[in-house]
Amino acid sequence: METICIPVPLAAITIFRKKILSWYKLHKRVLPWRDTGNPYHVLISEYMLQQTQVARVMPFFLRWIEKYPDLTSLAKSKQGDVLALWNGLGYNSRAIRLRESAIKIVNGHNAIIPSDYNTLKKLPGIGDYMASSIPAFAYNKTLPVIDINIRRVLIAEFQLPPDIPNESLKPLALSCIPKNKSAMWHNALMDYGAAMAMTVKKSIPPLTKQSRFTGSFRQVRGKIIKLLIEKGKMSLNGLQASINDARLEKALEALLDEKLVFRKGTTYRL
DNA sequence: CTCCAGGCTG
DNA sequence: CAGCCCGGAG
Repeated sequence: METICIPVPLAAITIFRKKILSWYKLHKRVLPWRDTGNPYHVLISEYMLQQTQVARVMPFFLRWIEKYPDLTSLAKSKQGDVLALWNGLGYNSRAIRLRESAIKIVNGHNAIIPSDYNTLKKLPGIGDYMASSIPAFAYNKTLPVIDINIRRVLIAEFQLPPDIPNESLKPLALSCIPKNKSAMWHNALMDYGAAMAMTVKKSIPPLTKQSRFTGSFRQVRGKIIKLLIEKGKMSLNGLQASINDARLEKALEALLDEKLVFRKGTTYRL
């Protein structure tokens, strides 16, 4: 794995740490999944926070831990109930994958959320970011966590090219982590990054671009899920009457393929 | 229009 | 690699 070597003087890192930590002392966000010492809370929040702002996640998270207070209760849940509770957050596949992960962790890991990158990476819906963030936030493990916030903070602080790959950022990110303070440090970086001026954010765009939502295929999918939650189950005719869109049947087919929706005789349900 | 504690599939 | 997955706020 080839990575660009970034020469950064130790003194610069010391200054950087002080800047971030003193800022954090004044502007720390109080979030319900922080400092609870509960890895399950971290797991739930990280799934919910994928491409979704903190403010939007908050009420969903609180509702979630009320209904599914621990991993075991989630592992015993019905998929339809999980989708209904998730509805409104977006990217419904995350809910399916979260539930699948809960089942796998209960059955294969004694209901203990794994603390190492490689084990986590194998779970559905957990990629490079989450395989790092869970060890860091839930177990205070020292490893680089790079989301869009931290990425921008590092690029801005050390004057790096805006399109630098995350892999090239990792050695620097690792060397910045204060000893035994991984969880706090990454929380601080994220709060700092989230608070950065929009002009700075726009000057360091994400590595990938989102496709439009309005008029998109997935907008139709979202409507189908919402209707099935409301009505319990619906026929194709019923769906067509409620959703006047030429792409309805194809959207339904895709949802069936992904097992977000099931066909029961002549009706569809979650 | 763009943003967001990303990840999966082809 | 590109394209796709949801949805509300700025």
